Amino acid sequence: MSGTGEGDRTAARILDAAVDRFGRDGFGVGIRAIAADAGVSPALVIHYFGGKDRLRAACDAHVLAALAAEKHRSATDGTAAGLIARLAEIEGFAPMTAYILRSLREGGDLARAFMEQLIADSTAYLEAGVAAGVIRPSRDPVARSRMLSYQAAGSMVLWLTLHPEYAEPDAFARGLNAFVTETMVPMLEVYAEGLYTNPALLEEYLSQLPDTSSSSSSSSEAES
Amino acid sequence: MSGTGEGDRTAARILDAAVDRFGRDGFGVGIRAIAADAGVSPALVIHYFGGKDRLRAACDAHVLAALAAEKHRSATDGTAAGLIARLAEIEGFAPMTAYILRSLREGGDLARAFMEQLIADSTAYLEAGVAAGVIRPSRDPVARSRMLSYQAAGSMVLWLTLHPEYAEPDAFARGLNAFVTETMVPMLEVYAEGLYTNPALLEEYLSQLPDTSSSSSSSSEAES
DNA sequence: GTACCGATTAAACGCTTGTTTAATAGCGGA
DNA sequence: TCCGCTATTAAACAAGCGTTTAATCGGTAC
Repeated sequence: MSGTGEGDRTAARILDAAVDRFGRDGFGVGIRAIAADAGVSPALVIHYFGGKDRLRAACDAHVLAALAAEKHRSATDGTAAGLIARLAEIEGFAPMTAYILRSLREGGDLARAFMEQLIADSTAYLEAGVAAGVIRPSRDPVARSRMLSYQAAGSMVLWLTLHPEYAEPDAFARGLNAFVTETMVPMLEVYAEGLYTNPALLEEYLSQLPDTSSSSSSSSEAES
Repeated sequence: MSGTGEGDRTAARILDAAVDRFGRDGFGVGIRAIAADAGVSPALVIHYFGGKDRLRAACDAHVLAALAAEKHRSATDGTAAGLIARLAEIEGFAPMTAYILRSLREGGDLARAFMEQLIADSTAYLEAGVAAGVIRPSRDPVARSRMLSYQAAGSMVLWLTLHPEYAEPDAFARGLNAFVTETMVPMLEVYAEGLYTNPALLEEYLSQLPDTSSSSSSSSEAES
């Protein structure tokens, strides 16, 4: 019968090595390096996964599945840095976290899927905050959570890109901690008190737009 | 005498081709592609610049010099998207803009220099806004402008990474326009009205920090 | 005239890349 | 015992990489 043979464990080891290497060195890394990490020959990598492109696709699927499984374990707090930091602290999740961050830098399907999920979580989190009375309601809640998600994830990725001393997956926890320490106070300040003294600036901008009634979430839905 | 010979114009053509190719395809692109774009042989590229690494360093210096020259022409508005969008619209600056964005994605010295400059501009701009009474004062103005610069640049870079249909330098203007259109309203909303209903959240966080008096800008100055 | 010099290139070198080919070893079933 | 299947690999392949070597032009100075 098709019982789990010896090769399945080897394939899993190759997949783990691929996620780790891709996350550390980017998707330009060679198959030979991945094979060496997994303790197998380069040919075996291709034998199991069919090629480099399909190996990356398998990594995408693997990380995405692990992400979905982790999501069931505990509710997210809706922020990108919070989610990433929590993932990085989970035993054995650091390589996957690095893989996600690498995908956000180089682009690809996993990055888009991750952002969509982050935006969805953030939307639900903010909505709950609005219902609880701690978050201000928005004229366009989805657009706001999109913007906040892009800002949170983008600033974190950019900060880590410019601070390569935190590149190793072991240093992620420290790097994210440093990033949060550096940005938390001004972020809370802006979110708690605003940035402009005159709220009328927003109204002015809105009044000069062509139409403000039916363009609620058209821009975010028209891009898929 | 050492008048500008024929080779200087050729070297400039190679440099322009390198900036364009690096910006379009990333720093992994081959020297042969750059040489073909410039209409010369690969060996001539190395003859003039000494190797791929030094060619990229020359590109960095070239873009940085052009950026400094452009800075003298008109004052910036202090925002990342505003600066990039204005650069992209200048005749012939689109390839350099792409080069900057590519550097922000892959890291390197130019990316760090660009962010430092952006933060400096943003700090001055916000300070002027505070003096004029339209921007709220901050407990740590530099940290706030750092955070806002990272959020603005990071969200833009991430958005463009996930929307590869705007990858060509010709499409930059449209892409940045789409990004601004998508994020401007919720951004103004948060900046004008805040995100939290209760400003005391910030005070609570500040009071639980070890010390809030002398840690003003230590984190941002300790990283150079 | 000829010796030199910068511009330029074709060709090759050594290396790495992703992938293929062919082979070896081990094991379960007929 | 032989067949077939899976796991696995060494070796080769073709292509691409950055770079080097050696050569060819076209001036310009002496």
